[in-house]
Amino acid sequence: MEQVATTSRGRPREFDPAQALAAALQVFWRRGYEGASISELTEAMGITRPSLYACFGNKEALFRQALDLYETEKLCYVKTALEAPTARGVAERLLRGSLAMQCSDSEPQGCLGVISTVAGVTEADCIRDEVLKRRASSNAALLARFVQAKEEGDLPDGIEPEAMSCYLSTVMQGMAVQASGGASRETLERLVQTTLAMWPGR
Amino acid sequence: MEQVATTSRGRPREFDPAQALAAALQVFWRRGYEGASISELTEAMGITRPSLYACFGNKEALFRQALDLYETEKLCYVKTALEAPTARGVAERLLRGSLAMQCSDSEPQGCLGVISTVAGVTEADCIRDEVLKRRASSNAALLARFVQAKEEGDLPDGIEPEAMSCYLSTVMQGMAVQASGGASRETLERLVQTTLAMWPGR
DNA sequence: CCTGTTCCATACCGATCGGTATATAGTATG
DNA sequence: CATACTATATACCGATCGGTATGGAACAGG
Repeated sequence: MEQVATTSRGRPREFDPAQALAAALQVFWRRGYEGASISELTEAMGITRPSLYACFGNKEALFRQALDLYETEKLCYVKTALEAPTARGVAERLLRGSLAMQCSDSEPQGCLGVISTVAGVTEADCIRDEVLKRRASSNAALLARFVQAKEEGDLPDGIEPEAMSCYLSTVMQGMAVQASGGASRETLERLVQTTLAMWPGR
Repeated sequence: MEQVATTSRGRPREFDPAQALAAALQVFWRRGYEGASISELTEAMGITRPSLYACFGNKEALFRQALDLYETEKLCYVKTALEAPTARGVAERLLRGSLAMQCSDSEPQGCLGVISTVAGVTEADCIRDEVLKRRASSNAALLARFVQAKEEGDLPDGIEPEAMSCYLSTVMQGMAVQASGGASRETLERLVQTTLAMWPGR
């Protein structure tokens, strides 16, 4: 339950929770929620099983904390992307951002969110719902940005913001599938270029 | 190992292998390879555990046979789609075909191939490789069709067949992710329209 | 009928799953 | 030092995993 000690009492822990959480994120990212076993997690985190449960609660709670870390550290490009001056700029930044993240040499390929939602989980559909909820809020932000773009005349007639945001999300999710399947960086770069080449206007 | 008896001898089996395999496909489709347990499979197939192993070999062999069935029964629209007269027609048939399949009320949502490749499998990366191999051959067929389209002047200058086939595959995989996440038929129909609206030419 | 063969039913195998009980080690306060 | 408290280490829990051994049931050919 991880209560914060006002003044430290008892034996101090020998590991850095933030560092351990980062290691857990890597495992979840590679294996998915169900594919990541507690044994693999503890080994990667460099801690023992009881330490994991004492510090992070249980597997599900650990995953949620890993999701938080993923959003704040790996999906931060989304926030800056939405600040681009044009709809096309938003799309370009989003596509290039996810490209950069999913092609990192030091990290797993693919998107944790996609990985966590496609497998038709058995016990853990609450995990799926959690990820879907976060995705929905992200989509809502993108939609709001495209509604603004529409008002600014930044999207052509006959193309609605809802359609555009859904389309762009879909392409990025498809990119994640490609990356999970081992697509090369060159392939994904070409994919970004193709998508941008089809983008209306400019 | 399922050796075909020249003349039937011994006790005849009490179930229809084709029907059982169809039931197994539904389970794999819903749960993914690792998520589908033998117990869930046998229950859905209406047979006992030893019957499954006697008739289909083991879980991996069963999955491959389910994959075969999936390709021949569920992905048959790909073949006819490639026969469309124009590149745009190919895209439209592919998109509408995958839309129809992934929105069926009687079957799981999403694409079995996508489901089987995104989760970073532990033991079963040979399963992943198998699916990736089949996907690659499908992509190759699409590419060949777009190379032909290019020769016929059916793709605009500056857009290569490789880029186009990869792009279209990506959109369809993204659609599968959306469907897995519970996207409505209306949402996916709008997505198809948007994609076609952005398609070059016409 | 008897024998051979194949299928079904039940129970079981070792391994691994997520999670925990227990005992010991290390720190702060008194 | 003694006490209170917390972290670590080890061993363990019941449940489930994929896969199988065993024994009886149902058919064929003789």
